[in-house]
Amino acid sequence: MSGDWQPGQRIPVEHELATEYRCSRMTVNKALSALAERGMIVRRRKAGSFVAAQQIDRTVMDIQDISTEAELAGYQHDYQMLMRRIERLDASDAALLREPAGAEILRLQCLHLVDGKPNAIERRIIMLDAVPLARDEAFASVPPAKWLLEQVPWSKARHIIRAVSADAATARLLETERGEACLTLIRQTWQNGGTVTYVEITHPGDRFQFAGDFQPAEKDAFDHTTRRSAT
Amino acid sequence: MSGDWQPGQRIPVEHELATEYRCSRMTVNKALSALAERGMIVRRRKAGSFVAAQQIDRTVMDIQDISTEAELAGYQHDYQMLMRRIERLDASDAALLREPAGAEILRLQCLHLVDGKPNAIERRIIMLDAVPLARDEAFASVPPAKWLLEQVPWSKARHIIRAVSADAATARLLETERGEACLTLIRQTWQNGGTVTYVEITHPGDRFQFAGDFQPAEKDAFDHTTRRSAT
DNA sequence: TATATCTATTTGTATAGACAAAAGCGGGTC
DNA sequence: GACCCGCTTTTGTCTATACAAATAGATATA
Repeated sequence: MSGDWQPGQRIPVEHELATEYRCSRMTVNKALSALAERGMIVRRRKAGSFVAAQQIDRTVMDIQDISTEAELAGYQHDYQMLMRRIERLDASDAALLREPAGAEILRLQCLHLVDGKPNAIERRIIMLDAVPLARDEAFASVPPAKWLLEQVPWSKARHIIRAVSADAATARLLETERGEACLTLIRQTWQNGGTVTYVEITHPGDRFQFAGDFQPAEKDAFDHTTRRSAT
Repeated sequence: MSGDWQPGQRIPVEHELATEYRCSRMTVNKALSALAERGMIVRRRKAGSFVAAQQIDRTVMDIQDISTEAELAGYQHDYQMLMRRIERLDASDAALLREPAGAEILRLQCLHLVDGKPNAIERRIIMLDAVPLARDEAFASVPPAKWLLEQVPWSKARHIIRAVSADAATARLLETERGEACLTLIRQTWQNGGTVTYVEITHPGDRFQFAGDFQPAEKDAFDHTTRRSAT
């Protein structure tokens, strides 16, 4: 516990730390790289390593496919295809996805049931350019998430979690009240810079939540107490 | 692209991969360790490395302190202390926190304003055993999250994100409608196995969301296409 | 059969050395 | 001033080697 590190403060160079702690530079490098990956320090060649300015609380959330999740919890998962339509991307969706309007898409809507009870509505857009095989796929037995997973690897994903009030259609499908608080997970996945799919999954708020853990894992590298945000 | 990996399938041992790809075992080890850290494979000494069973979509969410978040976005942050009371942990909260009932706690409730508008209600429990200094702190100028951060390092955190409908009191404070969908972030932090603090932060759903990114970063180690869940 | 012990395999981690890549810095030129 | 060039520092990464730690599987023992 040799004290706190102020944001922006420079950390001694690897070589110095190595001699100070009687270990090889590789070992120091590994430790500092781990800290950098966690966002606690920032490293720049020639400039050096610095305590990160915004000390952020990085939480790892395990966000799963509904069917997998149900399976793991030992529940039965089922789903119904409510809509399946080939369209062209309209202006508003194009802006949302940041893809050119007019691109051919497959628009899906389906209802997921866990243990026989409605658990989520999935509204999905699949870019047919990126996944041409989807054009002829009915998704009769395999849910779209699973099917896509087997067809297309993705290289980047972005998630957004929102609270929304159930509109009339959503409430009816999820067998809940209109205006009920729902948790919507929005996920967009990319491959080679192009969108593969965009999906909004809406869960009834009283039957769903997201959980995530964080532990530093690094064994207090170099005996310093590192600061963290948001307690 | 030598094909997919089936969950549970065994990966050749480091030594074999090293000779196959003409690199040192250290390099292989680093690559596989990175995959293991991402949860894509599971490694066990003597047994070997295996493709992870539940292929989970790990998303890193940066969950920040409200005041920090507002600052970063260039907004003005303010807050009002609504309640500050020393109590003893009752049975229901004890069960929630998994701490023994009767422990002395400081219960806080405050309202956060961003750019003058109500943005969140913070309901917090601070364990006075873990943070004795909190007993005499009025939190007049420094918000509890920031103050705690400076006082107590934590070693483990758990987050839960839920959608809830605003009750009458919440709606009034957040200047929104009763029943409005809200996003609640629950965070519990520990130090040495004991709870430091437990907090519920409720945001109006129309003014808040959580976002998280994921990219594999590993440059497709060993030319295999790894599977990932939930597209 | 159940249990303890040994052994070989596999991962985990540390080390010293080497070179590559990025980038800050200064000096020179215009 | 701006711009270019090369020097040097610092991080990034790989290699070969070595040993430690865990443990699956085989063997011995009760």
